[in-house]
Order: sequence, then structure tokens, then C-alpha cells
Amino acid sequence: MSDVFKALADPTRRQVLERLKSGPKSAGELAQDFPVSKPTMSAHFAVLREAGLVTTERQGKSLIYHLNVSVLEEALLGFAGLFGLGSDTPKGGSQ
Amino acid sequence: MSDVFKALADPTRRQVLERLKSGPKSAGELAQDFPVSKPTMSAHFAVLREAGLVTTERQGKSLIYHLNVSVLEEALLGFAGLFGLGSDTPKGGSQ
DNA sequence: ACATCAATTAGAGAAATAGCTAATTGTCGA
DNA sequence: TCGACAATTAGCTATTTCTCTAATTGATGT
Repeated sequence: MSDVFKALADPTRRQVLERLKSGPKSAGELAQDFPVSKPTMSAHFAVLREAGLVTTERQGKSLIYHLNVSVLEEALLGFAGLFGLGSDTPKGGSQ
Repeated sequence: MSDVFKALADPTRRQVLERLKSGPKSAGELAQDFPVSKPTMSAHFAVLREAGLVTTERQGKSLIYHLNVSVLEEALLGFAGLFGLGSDTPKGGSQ
């Protein structure tokens, strides 16, 4: 879960997740929207993948990235819950 | 708001926020609970302060840190909201 | 004024991060 | 098998981050 917050620390990666919200996209398709090189994007994808925030699926020559909302939810709302934020989840224990 | 996520990326800083949940604490009081030097903790506090996640109040020789829940809420739930998570906030626009 | 205590700033080093170009891997179609 | 294309890995640099010890600032009490 520390990996998730590390992944979310970078604005580019947060924006990638937002793009993915509207549906799966290929690496190249995603890369187009950002002002950095493809290898740099590839590195960002790797961080998101290792955090479990996205999953991949091969489709011909393309690699399709899918958003894994549940991991995002668990981290974001899980942590928010520790402070009594979000839903009325009383507490939640682990770190 | 990018500052908030950057601040949350470090486990020590997240734990500081959790400690602060139960009420304001002095720098030294907080520092005791962590296996790093006081100057290191001071640096972490500065990051949290700059992100707006905590506020300070002088009390004699001590500096008292207060948790600023609203900033945490805005970042966490604001971002979660972009994905339809948390409360049923439909969308939310800025980044 | 001075000693003391709380906390920060200064200065430095090691490790991690974000970025690039060039080279490589893997897949498809002819 | 070969050429073209998608994406990653390799190799490198610059910057940032985390950590430390030593020195400084600021407030209190005598």
C-alpha cells in the first residue's frame, strides 16, 4: 500500500489513471497525451503496474492497460477511513 | 494538491498524521515514536506543513502540531471522487 | 545574563526518481 | 524470413529525497 501512495505521488501517473477511468487504453495511446518520451511513460506504467493500480493485456502488437479501481479504492478510502473520512467506516486497523 | 500526495508518499509522514488524529502533539512527542533523528523528523514536519496537512502553534518551548483534516479530505476524497469512489460525489473538476 | 531545553537550519552523503537517446524484444503481415 | 511497428530495457545524467551529525535559533527559569 505504500507502493500505491508512491505511485500516486507523481502527477503524470495520476493523470494516466484518470485517462484510464473511461476505459482501457494502449500504452501508445496513453503516451500520446503526455509531453514526455515513450520510454519515460513506460517507466511510469511499470510503477503503476507494480503498485497493482493497473493490469495489462496483450492485444496484437499493443499492450492494453486497464485501471484496477479496487486497489485505488482500498488505498484511498482505506487511509481516509483511518481519519473518519469518506464513508462511515469506523476505523480499520492495518497500515 | 500534488504536494499532498507527495507528502503522503512517505510512510513515516502518513504515520505522523495518524498519531495526530488523536489530538495535537509537540514535535518532540511525535519524534519519540519514530526510529529516526529529530532533524529528520523536523524535515518530515516541514513537508507536511508545506502541504497544508498540519498547522503549528507555539506553546512555550514546544511547537505543537495540529492535523488539518480538511486538506487531507479534499485530496483523498477529491481524487477518489474522480473515479466514482467514496461518497456519491458525481465528478469534481480540477486537478 | 546565562544555562538549559525544544526545535530547526546547515552541510553533506547515499539512494531513489524522472527524464532522455539508443538498442532490444516481441508481434504481425507479406 | 524480413520489414515495420509497439513497447520495453539498457545506459546515462540531473534532480530530489531521506538520512545523518553539528551548529544555530528561540524561549524559559534562575
